[in-house]
Amino acid sequence: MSESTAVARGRRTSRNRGDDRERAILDTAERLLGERSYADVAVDDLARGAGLSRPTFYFYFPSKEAVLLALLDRVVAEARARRDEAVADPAPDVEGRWRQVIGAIAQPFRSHLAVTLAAAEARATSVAVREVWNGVMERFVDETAAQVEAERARGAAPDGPPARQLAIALNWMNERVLHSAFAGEQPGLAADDAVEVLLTVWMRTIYGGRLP
Amino acid sequence: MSESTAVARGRRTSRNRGDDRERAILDTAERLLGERSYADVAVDDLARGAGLSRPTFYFYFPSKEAVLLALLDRVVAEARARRDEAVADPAPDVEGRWRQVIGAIAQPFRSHLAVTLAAAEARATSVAVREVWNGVMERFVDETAAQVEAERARGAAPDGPPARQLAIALNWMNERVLHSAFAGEQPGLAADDAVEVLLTVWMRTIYGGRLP
DNA sequence: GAGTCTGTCAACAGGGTGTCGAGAAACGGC
DNA sequence: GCCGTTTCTCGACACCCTGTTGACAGACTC
Repeated sequence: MSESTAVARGRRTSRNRGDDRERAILDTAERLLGERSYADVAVDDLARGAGLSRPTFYFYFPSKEAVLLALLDRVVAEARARRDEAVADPAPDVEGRWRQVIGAIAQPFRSHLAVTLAAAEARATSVAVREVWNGVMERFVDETAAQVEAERARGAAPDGPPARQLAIALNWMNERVLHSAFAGEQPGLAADDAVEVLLTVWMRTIYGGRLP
Repeated sequence: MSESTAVARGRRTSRNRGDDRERAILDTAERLLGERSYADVAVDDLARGAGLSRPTFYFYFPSKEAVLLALLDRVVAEARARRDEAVADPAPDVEGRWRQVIGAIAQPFRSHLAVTLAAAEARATSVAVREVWNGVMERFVDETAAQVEAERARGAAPDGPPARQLAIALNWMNERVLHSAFAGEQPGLAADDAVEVLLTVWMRTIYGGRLP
């Protein structure tokens, strides 16, 4: 639904103006979300910021929510790409491989903090945002569960509750802990400590055997 | 209009009428939050439901948020009480004790589902709700950290990351996993499975030693 | 140079919040 | 029993926000 832009030199401006406006709205949104909360950014702010009137905004996007979804899509795509990169170039040790995956997913959300926090906020009220978000989580859960099962199959990890159940708990933990760390909430971990602490919980949960 | 109050002759009625109205608003709120989301309940709905006009609502509560906070306080108080009960009457085995605590905290939030989900929704935009919520979490984190340190001191649990960091990760995990379970989100655990799965992660994280 | 897209926006309709000030109702003193 | 004070009630208002409508302007198309 993009990529076909940059149509060389000439006068094929027909779509350019519209694309520029669209990009201006997205840029304005990401900038304003860095300054205040999603709820405090009105459609009028996005329009004005992009040099448009409010009704004109609606020519480009059906709602403020749609702008956020567009921004979120980019971050999600990046997180998936980073994760795939990490998996494609695995560390030699088991712990290092899990660290790679957790860190790779966290990184894009951290570097697009404004979008991440806005999405978390909007998820509370927007069905569409929630669906996108849960879709992302679903995929990470699936992949985690498959990895855990593989580790069990090769005898590296002990049995226990269904791998999928552990994967659900661990992935939601990451989401919540990273959110509170990024948002600077209390109680919360320092953003720089978070991955290591999460990794400890993952390692002990996946590989820790029976208890005393 | 209805109820007619008919409080008979308890003479110190001075505050009764007001208290009744207040309770009617709280009851209406909890009922409506069982039917639709916090955002979809307007102040007018609360007022009408309690047999009042909208401006009169503001005589009793400064905002819709204040109503939610009042409801939330009750649930939080119950969770704290249940937790204290559980601690006061400990199971004989270690795992049983942790199960008691996790289950005791979860139970009131589950039985007041409407308030729990509304608070989670409102937390995204309301500073006051977030503060209450994080205050609750802070206390659970403190208590968890102290327990973990006690287990380490008596040699039952191995060393590792600071107890407080683990406590933060584990408590946020519980919050998020229980929320998704209660809300029926996907991916999510069945509400009846959640405590056992969480318990597994806690046990392995707290007592699981070094890894392969 | 007429027709048709792509943009553009003033004005409107509708729904929400919170406030103000004029009162009605209940009570307590006398 | 009447009277002032406190408690309670609500119509009307001021605001802010969303999303739509309809008239209209510029550019490219043939």
